[in-house]
Amino acid sequence: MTAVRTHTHAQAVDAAIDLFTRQGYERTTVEEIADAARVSRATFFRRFRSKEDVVFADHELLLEEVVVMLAATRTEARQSEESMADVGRGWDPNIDPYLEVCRAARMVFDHHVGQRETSLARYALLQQVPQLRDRELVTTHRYERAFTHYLRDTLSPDRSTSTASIAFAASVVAVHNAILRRWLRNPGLDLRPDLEEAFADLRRAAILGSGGAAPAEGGIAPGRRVVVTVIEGSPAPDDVARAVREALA
Amino acid sequence: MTAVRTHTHAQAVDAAIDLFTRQGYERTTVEEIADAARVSRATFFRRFRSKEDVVFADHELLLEEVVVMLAATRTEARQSEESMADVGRGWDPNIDPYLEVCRAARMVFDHHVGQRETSLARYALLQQVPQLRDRELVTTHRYERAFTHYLRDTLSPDRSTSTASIAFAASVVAVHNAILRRWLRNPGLDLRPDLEEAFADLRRAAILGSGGAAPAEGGIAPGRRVVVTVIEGSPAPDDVARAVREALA
DNA sequence: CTGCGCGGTTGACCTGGTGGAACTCCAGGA
DNA sequence: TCCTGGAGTTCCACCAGGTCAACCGCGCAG
Repeated sequence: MTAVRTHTHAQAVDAAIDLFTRQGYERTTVEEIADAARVSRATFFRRFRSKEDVVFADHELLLEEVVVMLAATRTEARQSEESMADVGRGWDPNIDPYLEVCRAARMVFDHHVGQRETSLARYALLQQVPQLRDRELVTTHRYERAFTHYLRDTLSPDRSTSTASIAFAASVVAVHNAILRRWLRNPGLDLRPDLEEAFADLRRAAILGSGGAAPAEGGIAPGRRVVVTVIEGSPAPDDVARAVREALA
Repeated sequence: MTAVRTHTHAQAVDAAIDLFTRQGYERTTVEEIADAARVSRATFFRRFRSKEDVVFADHELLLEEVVVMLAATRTEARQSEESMADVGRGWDPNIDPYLEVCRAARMVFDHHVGQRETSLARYALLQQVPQLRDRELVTTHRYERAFTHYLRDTLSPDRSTSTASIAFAASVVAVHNAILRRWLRNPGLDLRPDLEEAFADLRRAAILGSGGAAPAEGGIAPGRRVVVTVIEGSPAPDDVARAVREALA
């Protein structure tokens, strides 16, 4: 339904972003965009629900991809075990939902990095137009919703899983956005590693935080010592840190 | 500057929300609101920047309160230690920034619960009008920003503190919103305890996740034993949990 | 009294967005 | 071949949110 839409679509998008950045968002009327894209004003509004929409045209597509991708991991999991009991909740110990969410977020990141030109142009535009920044928040939030729902439906239905899902989804989105913005400000850097590291941190925190009865990455990675140490008294934080680090070494 | 604004302010807000809920947001013109509030259309726009603003009038105030409150903890901390070296970063081991953020969020929660009528009316309205839901996202995000910046500026400037700040702020806001919505759907319940518990979980995860060099609640509360234990091999998660819990007892 | 600022008011104006009527192009069917 | 119906497009008129500039009344200080 929302495919690449012939040529006129991309044409309008390019024309719009170009005009917006050159002469400002407010000072560009829809009529100008329509003219530049060789269509009438009415047709423009038929294609894009609003003037803002044209800026975030591909975001919708991306979100759809993400949703499909997450759904796919569930159906795959269901297929891998033939004739599963509960079809409703695709709970599968072989899949770490936290990891899947991170994968999805990484996909979004890669998409933006891949579309370097477009992304940078849009970023420059957003810097100038608060109204569009607000609009972006809304689309961003859709990812968060998708993640939260995915986690809620996929995670083992323990107590207080809800809070964990919400927090994790929000964290992933927020961290992703922060790192993406860093890249947009400095597109020379390769921030994939940073993203990976940050996501690893989040997953670690999520698993630790889930109160002991955690599924962990495959149930406490086998072959790994779990280490704990005792210190009496009221030591300085650094002392604790050192002790733990040494113990883990 | 944005004080209670005589009577006309509240008058307009009440009139607006009343009209919106009774006859729908779209079908209510600004002129009607202005008439109901006995002012001219232009005056309405002078008071509220937009038609949407009137719905979220007090949100702005709340946000301001939150910001002030957070800033206050920093200056208090600074005052408590006379003649501090670095005035720029109010780093104070007696204050747990994570806890302060939770306190701020709790304040927001309490405010809504306190304004039962208003909050419920607005919630009913938001249920009907997607446009307003989007707008609320934007205001919500401001809290997140405030929290993130507060954490960034207050936390000990270790490596990767940035990610932790961002994730924690996002988590707190998301969880707060979720629980608040639960209350709005069911205002008979007392969800304060749930909120507290959820926040405690988040703080625990944040501290554990921050990789050992954690400031903990008040820099390892004095008089508290810090307990750590060693377990060899590859124990089941429950064993670890039990061991730690016993050690802490 | 005069000048001044300030909040309120007024009316004109711009533009995003909607909806309807007409027109074109194309496919299929008698 | 002509009619018909539907999809895509265009044009036009209209609504309503939001801005602008000029103006008004009022209190207040010199």
